[in-house]
Amino acid sequence: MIRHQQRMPTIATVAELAGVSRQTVSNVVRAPHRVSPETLHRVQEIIRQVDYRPNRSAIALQARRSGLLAYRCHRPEETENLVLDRFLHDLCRAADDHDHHITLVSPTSTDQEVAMYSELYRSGRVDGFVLSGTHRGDQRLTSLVAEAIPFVSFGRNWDNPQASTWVDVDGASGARQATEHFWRSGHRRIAFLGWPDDGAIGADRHRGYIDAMTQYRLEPIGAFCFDRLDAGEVSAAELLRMPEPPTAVVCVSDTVALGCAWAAQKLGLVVGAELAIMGFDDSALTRIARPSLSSVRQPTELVAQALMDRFIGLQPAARPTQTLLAPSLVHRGSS
Amino acid sequence: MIRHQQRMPTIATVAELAGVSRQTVSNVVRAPHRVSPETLHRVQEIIRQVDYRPNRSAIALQARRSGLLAYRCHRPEETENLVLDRFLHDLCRAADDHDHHITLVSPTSTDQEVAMYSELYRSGRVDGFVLSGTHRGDQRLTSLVAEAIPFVSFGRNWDNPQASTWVDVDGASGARQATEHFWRSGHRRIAFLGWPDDGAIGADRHRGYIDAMTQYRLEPIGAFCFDRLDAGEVSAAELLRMPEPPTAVVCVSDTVALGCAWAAQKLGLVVGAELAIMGFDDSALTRIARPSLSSVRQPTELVAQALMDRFIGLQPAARPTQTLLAPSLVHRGSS
DNA sequence: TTCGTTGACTTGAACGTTCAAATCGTACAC
DNA sequence: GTGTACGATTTGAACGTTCAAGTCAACGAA
Repeated sequence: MIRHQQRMPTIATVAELAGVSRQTVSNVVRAPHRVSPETLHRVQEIIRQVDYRPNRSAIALQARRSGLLAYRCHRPEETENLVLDRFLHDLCRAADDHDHHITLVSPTSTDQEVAMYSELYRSGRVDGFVLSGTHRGDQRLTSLVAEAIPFVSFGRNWDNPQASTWVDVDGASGARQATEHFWRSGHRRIAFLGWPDDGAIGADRHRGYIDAMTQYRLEPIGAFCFDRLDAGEVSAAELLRMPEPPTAVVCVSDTVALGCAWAAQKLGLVVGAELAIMGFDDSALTRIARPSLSSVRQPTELVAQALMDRFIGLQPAARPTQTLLAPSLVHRGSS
Repeated sequence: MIRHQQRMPTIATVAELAGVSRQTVSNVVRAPHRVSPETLHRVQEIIRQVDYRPNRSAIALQARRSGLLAYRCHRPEETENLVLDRFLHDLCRAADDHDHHITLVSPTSTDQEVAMYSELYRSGRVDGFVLSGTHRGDQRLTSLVAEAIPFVSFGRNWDNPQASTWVDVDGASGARQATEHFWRSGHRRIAFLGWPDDGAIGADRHRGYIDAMTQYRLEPIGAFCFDRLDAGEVSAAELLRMPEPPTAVVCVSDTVALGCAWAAQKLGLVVGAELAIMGFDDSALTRIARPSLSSVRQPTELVAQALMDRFIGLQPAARPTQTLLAPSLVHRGSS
């Protein structure tokens, strides 16, 4: 194996050229106030000339911190990845803002994932982890907590909320906002097209819908299906063929919302005018539908920033923190 | 800032417990053949007991190699990201196989991107770069070559093919295969729905179609539009309303292919039976269309593996290598 | 004068690993 | 018996940084 990296200037190079000690150069870079003005200027000039950059590996070794967080690269087949795509991008930005970087892993199983995490952490390659897509019975959460490995998650710790630090989006709030919006637009037969109860994300969103309907003293109308276009289309068709069909549908995802739009069009309904539809996640799918779908948008940028803040602030002894962020409605043609 | 990482066992810990020197422990891990069987066994036992893992930062410092490659996290809005998603995943896997990791950056401009690359490389944070989505006049290629920074790219060096190491997919071959497939299925009026000539990817794919049509002595039929669903639909409608409309369409992307399918359906044509359509990239869009779209699939896994192989093999003095991989057809309902 | 304080800077050690050279038996050929 | 070659292991230095403790001169107060 060949060494690519040619010899770079080190702190010693700069020190010699400037006629000062290594420590003074270090101070110029990290604590300029400790250095006299003229020395400061002289050293900075040399640094500029030789284009010196502190070596990250050496810093990492000395500080016992790599400035790296690992994140699991989601499989391209997963349905949720359209939100996670955006999240990953925002996470990189947020990490950058904190002088950190995100490094990817792609384990083939949950067991391997947990083993990888332990390995990565114990070898000092990363300082900790960012998880996403947490679920009930998530092995990763329990393992990382048990091994006292630092991590934060986008998504609740469903089994034991207090046990770890997380940031999540309030799905109930999103569904409630959508329902309220329809109510204020004059709709009175508002349906919910959801996932079969998983006790987690889907149930959370459903609850927001139920809350709003209860508040307005309206009768809930629900249908439930898996997160696939065809399944959404079938379930939506059932809703729309009821004796008194809904005039608005709050959907648990953009996928089933698009299926719903197709079902409506097949039945000759004009989406937007005759049937209002609200998707969830504001994914690329919203722009595939015509008219384009309104959707509940998760503030992934805020989530990413909050996660990085929380991670930097993590302290071994302190109690974990939990954060819920509210989503917002993005209005398009379908509502 | 708090140190998360508790004190881990080091090579010195193991050495002391096993009653040998540090170097012997190092040899046990990296060159077991140099150690006598009984010592080997004793040291390995201790390593297992204390769960020792070599510290990556120390190794990186000593070896002047971080084992990290940087990759630009694509913006979620970009149209091409559906292929790149798959590629990123494959790249992680390939990196893993070579005991490397991928770390992400998300610059806001090309200038910043190039500056970041220089910074990351000179500070020893990464060993090099993987680029994707190269194009004519790509500033990144020229800069990295000029600064002698190691990198490989998924996508040709369009301006100066010999100047850098890359792996790309033979778009011409893909379009040719699609055209040949239609010809063998009995089609004689085969159209191409492409992008306005960009001198690069789109032109490459178009060339493959032209080659095949020339070989079969058929008259090329072409329409060109931007990579958007609505644009594809409009252009496809023009093709289909011709006096002697095509019976098969080779598309430059899944996006325009889906637009084409919509146009066909609006005109009452049964996609698959009355009009055959071939997309390009085998993205998630293919499964949104009904019937689902046949598509030319880029072998991203092979690309990723080839890129990692090439990167590991990069040598400062050696001449860069270029690799073209052939895509393959994925047959679904639309053909 | 003496002594403590302060500011600017230097020195030696440490972080955890590997490289290169040295040491020490032990076996083998002559 | 002597040289020597080899295998197993150890030692000291190096990678590039920062920390903790030091030096040294200048200054002000007692």
